[in-house]
Order: sequence, then structure tokens, then C-alpha cells
Amino acid sequence: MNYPLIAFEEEIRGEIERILGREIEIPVEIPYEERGDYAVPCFSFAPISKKNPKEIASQLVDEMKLDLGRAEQSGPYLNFWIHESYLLKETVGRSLEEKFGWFEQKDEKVLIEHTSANPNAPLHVGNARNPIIGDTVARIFKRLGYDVTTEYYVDDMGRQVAILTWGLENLSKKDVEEVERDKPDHRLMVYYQKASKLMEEESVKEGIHDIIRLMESGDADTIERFKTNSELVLSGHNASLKRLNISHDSFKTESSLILEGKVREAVDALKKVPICGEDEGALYIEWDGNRVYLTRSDGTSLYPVRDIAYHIEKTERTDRLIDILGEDHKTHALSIFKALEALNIEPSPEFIFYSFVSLEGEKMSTRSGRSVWLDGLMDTARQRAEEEILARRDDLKHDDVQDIAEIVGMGAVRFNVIKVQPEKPIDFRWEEALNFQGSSAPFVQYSHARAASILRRWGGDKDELTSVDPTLLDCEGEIKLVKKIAQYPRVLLESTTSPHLIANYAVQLAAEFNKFYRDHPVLQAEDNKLSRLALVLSSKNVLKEVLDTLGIIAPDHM
RNA sequence: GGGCGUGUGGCCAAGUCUGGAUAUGGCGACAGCCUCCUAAGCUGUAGAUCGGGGGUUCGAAUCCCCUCACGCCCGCCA
Repeated sequence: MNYPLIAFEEEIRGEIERILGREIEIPVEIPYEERGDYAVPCFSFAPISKKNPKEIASQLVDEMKLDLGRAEQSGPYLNFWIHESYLLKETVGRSLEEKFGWFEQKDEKVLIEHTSANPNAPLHVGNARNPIIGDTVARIFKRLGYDVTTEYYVDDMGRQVAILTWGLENLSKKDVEEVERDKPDHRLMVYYQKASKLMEEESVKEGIHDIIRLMESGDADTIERFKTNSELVLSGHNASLKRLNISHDSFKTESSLILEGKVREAVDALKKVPICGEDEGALYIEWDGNRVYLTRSDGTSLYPVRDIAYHIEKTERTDRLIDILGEDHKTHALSIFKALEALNIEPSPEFIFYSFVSLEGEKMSTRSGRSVWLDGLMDTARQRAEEEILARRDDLKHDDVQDIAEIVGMGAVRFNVIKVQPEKPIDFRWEEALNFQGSSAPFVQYSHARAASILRRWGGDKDELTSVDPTLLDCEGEIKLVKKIAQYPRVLLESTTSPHLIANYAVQLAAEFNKFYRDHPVLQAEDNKLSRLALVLSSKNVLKEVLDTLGIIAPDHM
């Protein structure tokens, strides 16, 4: 059973197509509110029906047979209104149940790779954009009915880990900066930073190159040390992500790919494709003037081919492949795409790229320490939330304040990252990141808490509300709120590669609820108290559902 | 230099793919709203040459060309 606004749109498209008698692109748009729920400008039909747009609109409106709504002509435009009784029954009725906005389960797997940060330092606010986008996209795909797996690719054989390992084995505590936080990723990072600085010295550089060579020659002991160190840092990443309500279904290490022989297989296969070339023994692929090396002259593998091997391996266990990547990986991503294409391997990977987060106009960097660590941001956000709660509530228990502060703080962090379109750059500002009003998670959470509060004071059984007649809701503010709720499934369909749309919608929904809250007393209502209560429960469910799509928890108290 | 991306009121964003009827929100500013379900809320006012120029079109923030600014990439690093 389709959601009402989606069904209505399909009906409109079907009718226009039927009347015009051919398949044509039909521009269905959402107009200003007073012009209806949908609008279709008829200009583009003029060339095929050889009439002017006004006449076409008039013809369409005359011949159109709509079950789910009505049409009106306005010059060269058609405006459509959905039937309110249908909308109310379908929307309120269905959102009284959980999982409003979820679509039928389909037999299709999607594998979403996200985070995949270098395991040499804690996550900073810049690379936090990756897991926040990735986890949200995963949640969206689940709602669209996909069988979703999220995966973290652990680059445990890279140069960064070599530098870290050298530092840990050659430096002592007094050589490195003081550790700010007792967490494995922070503890190890200072050794990486120091070793990285010392690399200007030739002897240090040599030492690091020695262990890289040992690792690449397959030395079991060196590989083991690399793995141990990167796993420690990774455990720190996972702890940070857990606070943000993010976890991965699986982890794939680069070392396992090498040990399983996947990299060797990929190199052998790529040798045979036309875009592959050789330069003094080093293999590369080349397209449109881009050249990406796969192996060194000595035959050892390079990062691109290892990632290609990884993607080939991934295609064996999924129907769709999605990577969340920083914009610096665009060429690299294209090389994976080209390699798989040349090998005729499907599915082709899809990419979501995001721009970097800068700090006061400059790029964040682990090496220089010019970063805002995610852990620090989360602590500050939580603390800010606690202050806000204490400033307006004195009736909450200490533990409740702590719980709410964590929920609100983490929500604010996730929201402020996800609300921006991925390809737009973010210049990190504390006052922006800790904004708790307007377009923010706390704004949405607050509406949810208000709805929860009404239901709590009412104290009735929710089952009483399922038999309520939603068509008793007839005030403008009530209808507007229902329409906003009804839009959610459509928003989900649009948001797969644009997760910021969900954040946008969340704010609109909360704002609409707040207006309803202001104008329509629920518990004091005379005739339609139960139908309003039903609307409050609907709103609460959908607010919670939308927040859950964003990985944000909906508190009952704030 | 070449490639990719971004540029919307003082600030931050939506809208750009799929061109349409008055460019949508938030922050900040100013003026208001708690005897009434949580004021992290709500209402109103001021504030926009949609980076700039040209073009296509009945119609351009949206498409095309040129140009400027910023970011990213252009390693037998990852």
C-alpha cells in the first residue's frame, strides 16, 4: 500500500499521460502552500499538443479523473489538492503505528563503506563527517527496504601505521607530548605526531622505510605489530563513534586482503585489461590522461590496487556498493570505478563525496595537531546541554539530567554535520556547532519532548487512539501538520545521496508541530480531544522516526 | 597549467540534477507573546544586484559559454 502523497502524485502523472496520449516528462512540483499540494506547469506540453499552455491546462482539468484529490486550473498551471479525508485517514492512521516512512523489504543488498580513517590518530571533526554521513545513509537505505551492511576498511598496512609503529618502538614517554585524554587513540597519536616530525631526519626516515620494507616483504612479525597498533587506535575510533550512535557491521583489514591473496589476484587480472600499462616494471592504469600506478617496479603493491582488490571482493557479497569518501579521493575513486569497468565486474561502485571541514579557514590536520578532536567536541556539547537543562529545570534527578545532556549533546553534534549538503565545505565554528536553537537537533528533540509530555499528562492507553476518526481534524493548523507528516516518505526517497534533506525536513516537521501546539489546546479540547491526541501521537512517532533516521535519540523529557 | 567542486540578505544554510507563478529557513538585530499541555518555543519588522559578464528561452538562482574568488586532486604516498 502506497503512502498517500506518493499515490496521488502517481495518479496525477498517470492521468496526464493518458490524456496527452504519450509518454512525456511531467514536471510535478510542490508549489507555494496556497496553490495546492502539487502543481504542474503546462508549458512543456505545448510543442506536442500544438495548443497554448492555457488551453492544455483547461483540457487537462476537464478530462482528468482523479480519485485521490482534485485539480484546478490557474492560467497555464494546474494545481492539485489531495482529498483531506483520504490524507488524514492514511497518514494519521498509519503513523500511529511505528515505522512510518518505511518501505517494503526488497531482496537487494547494499554494502556501505564509511569512516575508514587512517588508524594512526583519533577522529577529528573533519573526518567525523564521514561516519555521520555514512551512518545516516545506511539508515535511509534500511528504510527504503534494502538489506544494509556497513563496513569499515582498516588501512592497517599503510605508511601512517608504519610511522606510528616506529614511534612506539623508538620513542619513550618523555619524548612525546603529554596525552590529553586516556583513550588508546589519543595515547598512541602523540607517538605518531612526534615520529612524523622526526622524519625530517634521514636516520629516522630510513628506520621507517626499513619497517615498511619488512611489512611489504610479508614479514609476519612486522605485520602483526602493525595490526596490533592499528587495532588499538581503531578501538578508540569505535568508542567515539559509539557515543554518536554509530557502529559498523563489519571491519575489513587491508592485511587480510593481502594474506588472502586478493591483491595478487587483482594485479594479475588487471594486467590483461586494455587500460593497463607498464612503466619500467611498474603497472598502471590510464584513462583520459589520468595515470594511476598499481605496483612499484619491484612488484610490490600500491594503495590503489589494494583498494581495487577490496572492491572486487566486496562485489561478491552485495548488489549495490556505496562508498563515503572525502573529496581528495575523487581521482582514486574513479580509478576503482575504471578498473572494475575494465574487468567487467558488477556492481559498479557509487560514491558520495564530501568537502572538508576547515578550522577558522584552515584545513584540519592530525600531523600538526591543528584539529578539533571529535571526543573534545562531544564532551563540550554534552556539557553545554547540561548547562541548558539546569538553567530551565530544577525538578529532574541528577541521573536524568546526565542522560538527557548526553542525548541532546550528541544529537546536536550529528545534526550540525548532517544538515549541510555533503559537497559543501564546512568551516567549523564552536558557536555554530553548539547551536541548540533554530535549525538544530535540540529544536526537533524539544518538539518530541513536548508531544511526549502531552501524552504523559493525558495518561490514557494508546490503543484508545487507534479507533479515533482522524477526519475530525479540520483546523488549518491540524491539516498543515498532517500534510507535513505525510511528506516524510517522499523525502526519504529523495534523500539517499542527499542525507541533509532529512535534517531539513526534521526542522520543518518540528516547526509545524510547534505551531499546532501553540494554537490547538489538546487536553482542554472539547469535542475532538481524542483526535488531537491521535495527532500528537502521530507527530511524536514521526519525529522520533525522523530523528532515528538521523541516528539521533528522541528524549521524552528535556 | 589541467581536472573536479563550492560561491544565495551581516553570518550559516535550503532551493540548482528534472528551468516556471511572490527566492525558503535559521543565527544575529529590532519590537512583541508565559494566570493556559515544557518559552530549547511562537509572532512581527528590517535585511538578497542568487560572485560577475554574456547567451539560450515565452520564462534562468537553476541550462550553455566566458570570467573572478575559494577548496580539493594532478606521488612507483595513503
